[in-house]
Amino acid sequence: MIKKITISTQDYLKHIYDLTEDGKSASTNALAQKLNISAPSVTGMIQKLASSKPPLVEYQKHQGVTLTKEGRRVALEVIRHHRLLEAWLVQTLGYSWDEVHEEAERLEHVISEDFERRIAAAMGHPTRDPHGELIPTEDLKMPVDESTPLSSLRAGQSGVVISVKAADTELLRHLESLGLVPDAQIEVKAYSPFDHNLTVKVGKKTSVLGLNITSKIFIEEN
Amino acid sequence: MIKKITISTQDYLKHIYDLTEDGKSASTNALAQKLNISAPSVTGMIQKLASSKPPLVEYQKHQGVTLTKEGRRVALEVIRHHRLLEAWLVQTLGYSWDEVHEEAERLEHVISEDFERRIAAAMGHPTRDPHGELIPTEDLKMPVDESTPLSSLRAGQSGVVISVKAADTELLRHLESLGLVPDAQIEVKAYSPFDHNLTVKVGKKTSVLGLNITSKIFIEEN
DNA sequence: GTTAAAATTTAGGTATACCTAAATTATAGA
DNA sequence: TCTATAATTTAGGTATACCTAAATTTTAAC
Repeated sequence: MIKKITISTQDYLKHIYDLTEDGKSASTNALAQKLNISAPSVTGMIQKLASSKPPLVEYQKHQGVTLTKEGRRVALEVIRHHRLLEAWLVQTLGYSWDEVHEEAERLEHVISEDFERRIAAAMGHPTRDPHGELIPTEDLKMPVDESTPLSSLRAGQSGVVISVKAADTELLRHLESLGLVPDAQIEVKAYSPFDHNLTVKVGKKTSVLGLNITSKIFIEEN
Repeated sequence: MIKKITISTQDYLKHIYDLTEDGKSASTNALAQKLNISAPSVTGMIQKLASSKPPLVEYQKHQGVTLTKEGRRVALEVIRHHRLLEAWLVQTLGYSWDEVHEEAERLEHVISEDFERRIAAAMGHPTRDPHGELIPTEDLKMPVDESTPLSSLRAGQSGVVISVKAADTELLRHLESLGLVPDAQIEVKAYSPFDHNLTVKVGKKTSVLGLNITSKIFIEEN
């Protein structure tokens, strides 16, 4: 019996994808926090996802979850929807990059494949969303990302901002005001090993950024 | 306790609006058929809608339902979403008028007021959707419609097609092939009182149409 | 290697929105 | 007016996806 993939399921799979990008499994607690749902509820849901046919996640008690092939397929579908929608809200309806997340979050679950194809075509098949994040391809492969977190750079290194992994409106506005947007050229002036602060020059501005920010900005060195 | 308006509730209210446009109350069975839900389920749901705070429908056992002021407000909001979305899918993504219904049906429940405002503005605040149906205004008033069903015209009368009240893909394609789309000029050539067929000339084409079609096409006489 | 704390799961419940079968109420024809 | 049929409601259940409190397992510190 092939089951219907609910909106909840899509949300779980999307967040499990995020949490397992590093190759590790996603813990119940981390998932619960991301989804803003209690840990017991998450346990129950992942048990269901693991025993669905076909199974969408691999799960062993106390060991966290990873996606099965089928689970990953669904996750990438949702992520593709989300990122295409973000791009399209910005390009055609004048949303700013800090406003799109919430809207895309709701729309991603209800658009048809036809709709997906139409907006992708209308935008000329973009490869990145407004935050610079890679859009899974139509055949649901995630392109390889070569960028490294700004937090890994040190004084003297420079590069171009590829992506900003953040959804929070306030943070995104702040980053924009600092010029920290995709394609911005940056140069690291100093590193403080005590608090991991980086002094970064963007255009004419120089800012001192904490790890909470530098770990979310991804760079290609040059 | 002001409750959250669920997608189900929105669907009920929208269909109750449709069924009560004539001033009569909507019967449980008619609603059940429209919503494709069993009659007992509908009874249960309308009891809930009637006892919610504020009440969204007026309901008395065996007497059908009507919308309260608040219920009508919600219904018009959903209908505005639906019709704006249809217009916008046609205008900006190249959907044809027979493809938009299903997509709009899912999107109407999840778009924000911001999204609604943006697409309305992008289209120059249209007053009708691709089927010619009136779009409720931003302050949720339904404009008055002066059109009459084609089925009420008789030989010799002529007019312009204002709207087509149909969602079915097949029927819409058929009507388009006959030229029966909004703004088309038509002329009634003959009426058969036995089967209520109308012989109608549209452009160079002349078609004989049954009541099932003529009752869904709305005309302004000229 | 214990043990306290943290993480996770189990147990037991809730709300929403659907279902079928059975009972009731309304309605319309004889 | 009675009664058969149609419409509607009641009764009793299901699935999904959430919750809190309590129990269990893991982990990390000593």
